[in-house]
Amino acid sequence: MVAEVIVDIAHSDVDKIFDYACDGTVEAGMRVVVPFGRSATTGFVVRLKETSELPPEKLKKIYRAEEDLPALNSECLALAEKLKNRYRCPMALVLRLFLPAEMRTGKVGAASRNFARLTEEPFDPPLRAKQQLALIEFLRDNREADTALLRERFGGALKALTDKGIVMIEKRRVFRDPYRGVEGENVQRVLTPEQENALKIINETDKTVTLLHGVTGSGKTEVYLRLIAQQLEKGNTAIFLVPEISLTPQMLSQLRARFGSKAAILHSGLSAGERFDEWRRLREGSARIAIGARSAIFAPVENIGIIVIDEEHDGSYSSENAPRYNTFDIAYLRANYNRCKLVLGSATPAVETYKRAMDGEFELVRLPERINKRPLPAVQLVDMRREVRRGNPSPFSVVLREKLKACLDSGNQAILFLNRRGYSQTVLCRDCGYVAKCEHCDVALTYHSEENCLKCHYCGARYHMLTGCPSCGSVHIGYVGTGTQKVVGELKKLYPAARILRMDNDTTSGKEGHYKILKQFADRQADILVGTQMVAKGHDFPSVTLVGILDADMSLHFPDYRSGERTFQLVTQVAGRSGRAEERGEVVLQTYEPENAVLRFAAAYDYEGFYQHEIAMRAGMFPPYAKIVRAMVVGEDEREALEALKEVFSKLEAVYAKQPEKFLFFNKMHSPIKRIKEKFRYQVLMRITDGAPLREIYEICSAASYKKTVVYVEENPSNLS
DNA sequence: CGCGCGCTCGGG
DNA sequence: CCGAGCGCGCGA
Repeated sequence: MVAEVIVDIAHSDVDKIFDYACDGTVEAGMRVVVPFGRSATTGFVVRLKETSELPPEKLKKIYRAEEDLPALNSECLALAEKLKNRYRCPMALVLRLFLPAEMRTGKVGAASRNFARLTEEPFDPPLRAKQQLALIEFLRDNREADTALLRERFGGALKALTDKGIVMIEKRRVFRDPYRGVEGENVQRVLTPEQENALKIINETDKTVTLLHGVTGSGKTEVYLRLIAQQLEKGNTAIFLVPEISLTPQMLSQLRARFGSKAAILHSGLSAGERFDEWRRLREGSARIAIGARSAIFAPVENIGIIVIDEEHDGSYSSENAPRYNTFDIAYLRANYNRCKLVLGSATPAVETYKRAMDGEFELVRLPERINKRPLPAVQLVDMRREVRRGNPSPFSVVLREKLKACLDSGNQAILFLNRRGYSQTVLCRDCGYVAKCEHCDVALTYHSEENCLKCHYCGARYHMLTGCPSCGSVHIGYVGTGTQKVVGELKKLYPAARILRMDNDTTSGKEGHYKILKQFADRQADILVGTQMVAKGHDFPSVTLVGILDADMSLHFPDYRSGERTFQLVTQVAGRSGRAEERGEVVLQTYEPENAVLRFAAAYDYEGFYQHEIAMRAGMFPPYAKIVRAMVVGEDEREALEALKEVFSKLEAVYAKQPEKFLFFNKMHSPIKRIKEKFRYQVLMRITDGAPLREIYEICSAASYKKTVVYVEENPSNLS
């Protein structure tokens, strides 16, 4: 037999099929070790065939298979082929998506542990040692037990008994279980008629994709879990995707209680070994639901019965590095391959998604009311311009201060949200306007009062605080912007008795960092939580009755076609944090632009109105009517990067010249941030319509990589920096 | 990607 | 004339 092998080296030079001789034990999808060049490499068998085009003496033999079970099933192989063509990147890079990273580095293998069990051996003479008798008793009750546990409980008794032959020890493979000891109560809620209806429609529609549009607290999750349970009963598998941030401990225990070991939960908190074992449980079929963030869409499950993407609008579903895939696209391919349903859920769907539902391409189901008809919190828009005119320069309006006081007095908790993006504290010279910038990144530095230093939020570099202006020598150095630190400082002055927690990128170091802060807040160790975006997402704080959004406009004026959409989503999400228990919540939305349509729609929870407004604004210019495509040229050597830009631009220009009507915009320029981490950034920016030669654009860019310059394509990038 | 080959340039 | 350096092409 001959195996077609893709070597696991992500480089376009070796991105081709190599033929190897193999025996009958090798299967398609297996990872194998092969001789390559003058050394050995791992590779993937993508296909088996009888004969090779090459003369037999050129064929070398596969050394061995890495695993007995092929890492990739036939669906994954077919999918990989499609993705490679779609994104024009090396096949090895695509294949890697399908396995946990630790599997490739070879650092993790199957784990095993020793178990002790009683033998039939009679004990003679009768035992008198108390510990040994207790151990025997324990094994009679439990049949077998982990030797580590026995040693801990019964000390040397274990060794004594094994020496006598009364106890035998057996080594067995085990799966590392990351959720050992996680117990949750399985709350099987009775479905509301609306939820029943949603289930029915999703099951009966002949459309592959259903958008489940339900307000916060309308019980979308219960619908997903029912859909998944239905498929499990039929013997099928399921994939359940959530934004990484939503995999909270509560969520994990709920899933665990509902599905037990049938669920494999993949998240960033797992150790390498745990992740590997969860993956293997899915591959072997002992786990049949894959739950996780973006990358879980590549889970090695077969016979998929349903795929769910929760918080469909979330930005984390687009990959930030090559291949820059979009999770929906992959999910759609897998749903079609498996002939199963794909459910997208959101309280604030992406405008593009909603349009496809309106156009009839997707089924649309609404859950317009919260469970037990609890009202959504009332949102009050506050005009900050009037506050300034009234002589109130603080970040808090009079209304917010009053409500905050009332909230604290009644013993409830409050959350203050502030949009850090593009509005953190920056240092500038009041005389000449000099702004402190990072040496490597060409972005303004952010002032951190705790360490009294300046930091770059793109590369993390630290700088001494300025004592004078490096440009004009003036000592009038001032700050602009409001950061979380400043807000906390002001709050302490206003409410000296209140306990305040701060949550942002600086206070949430480490993977578990933000859970710690959220837990503290949930345990009522603080009265006010001040934070950035990250306070917005999916956590239940029953005692929170007030949410303040300090600077609602900041994200509105971000130079991005999606800024309206983002703002609507953000306001809705943050507002959803208020009043989750008995008391009705309140939201204070501070803005310098209270007449802004997006804010008005958000304050009224009017998604439909927002959508109509937004889609009218985008007509003929932006997604979903046009696609924004950016070819990024990034390189350390400015001259080389410019060279690459020139080449890419002229080739793309030729494509543009052939069909100019397909392009709404076409130009080359500096990227808005000219340099990040010592690398110069240029771009060719395009807005294209349906039928534009996207394939060719990818082709040109992937072919144009120089020694030290990379060229890549982004579609509808979420961030144009 | 990692390697060896061969071409080129500079030193002696 | 010879050795170091780099660009190129190969690997089955």
